[in-house]
Amino acid sequence: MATKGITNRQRIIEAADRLFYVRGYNRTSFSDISDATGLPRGNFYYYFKTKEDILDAVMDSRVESFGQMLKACTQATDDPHARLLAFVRQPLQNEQVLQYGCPFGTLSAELGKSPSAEASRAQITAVFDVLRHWCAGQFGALGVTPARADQLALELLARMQGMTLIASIYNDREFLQRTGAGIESWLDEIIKHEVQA
Amino acid sequence: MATKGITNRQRIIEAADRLFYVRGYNRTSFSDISDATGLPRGNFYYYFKTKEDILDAVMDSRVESFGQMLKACTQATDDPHARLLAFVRQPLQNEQVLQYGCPFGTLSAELGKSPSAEASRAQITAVFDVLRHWCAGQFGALGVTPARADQLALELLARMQGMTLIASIYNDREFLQRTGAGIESWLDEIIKHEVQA
DNA sequence: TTCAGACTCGGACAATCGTATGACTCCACT
DNA sequence: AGTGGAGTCATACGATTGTCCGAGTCTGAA
Repeated sequence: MATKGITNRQRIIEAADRLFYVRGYNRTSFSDISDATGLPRGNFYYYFKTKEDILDAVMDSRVESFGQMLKACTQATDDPHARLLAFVRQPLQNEQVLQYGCPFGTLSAELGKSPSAEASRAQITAVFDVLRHWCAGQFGALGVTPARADQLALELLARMQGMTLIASIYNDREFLQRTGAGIESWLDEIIKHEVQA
Repeated sequence: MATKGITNRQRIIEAADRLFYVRGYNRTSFSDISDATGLPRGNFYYYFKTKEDILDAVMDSRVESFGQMLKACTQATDDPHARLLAFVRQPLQNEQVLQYGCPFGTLSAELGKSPSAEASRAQITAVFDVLRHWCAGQFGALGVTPARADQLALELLARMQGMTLIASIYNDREFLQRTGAGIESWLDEIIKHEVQA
């Protein structure tokens, strides 16, 4: 019953996810997804009423995959500092980041430009809030006030977004590594100056 | 003769520039530009052979406008440090940056995703090179080595891109101001530690 | 064995896309 | 006065878009 259906639905999401990432949302057509999955165009309507529904499913998928990544960072160690370091190192190892940028950052830049982007914008911020709150939680566990922890979380995300954007524009692996190291030492400084041991 | 023609051509470029910025390149159609200018769709072909030609003209226009901005920063003072400060403060005063992000950053994120984006990518890097070389020039004038100046220039651009992206996602004016101030004090630190007075 | 419903398929819908053309107006110049 | 080219305009092309549907297949339950 709902077994094969879910499989195909998942196949659509995965193909759309990759295409949205590589080609962008607007430049990806149903035909593209059809070619990638082998499923006929008309079949999509059975699972998703509109293209935006596919986008929603893709974003949910990315949120979940990022959630698992954060979970892995959380479970790897009890030290919030080490957790943040693991989080920062994540994009440095990912080869595709160099080519296509951050899956969330680029999508946000694309979807942020909409006629009345109430729905999209809310979804984008919700996505970033996942990262934001996780980072803020780690900073908070280090002993800074919640307000300051949120500030630091935003600054960390901004640094990482800028890093991935510039790195992908210039396709510069060395810059990616160097800036990643810079963020790591910035984290060290933060902890050294703001955290009472 | 070529007077009214240039006027209309300019009108197309300006309308396309604004639309590409607000709605994105892919989501902007000839009809949109037609509505914005009042000029019939078919007329565009007289000035531009393809949509990408319009994009080229728009990017040239943005490069020139950024060039003038850099020129203003250069002429304002002889002190490279003050010049860099003026450059950093530029997006903080621009209201639209909060809504739509950096005109180059968002466009780069959008155009970076192309089938075989040889042409677009080259143009994007050329655009960023303008900023990169100017910043590197200022750092160089402060006395650091050319290689180090280029590194600092890239890092500055990355920080500003990350700042504008996060600020536009959350529409957070306070974050924009705070992070801008953070970049300024980072500049102070750089100069204090790396420049021999 | 039958049947309802989950699922699949190919095609077609209207709309819009970017592109293109041919006839038109206007003005500078001879 | 008349010619030629710059500029303007309405229109329409083929292709593709996202959407949608009717008919079909398959399968588990009755």
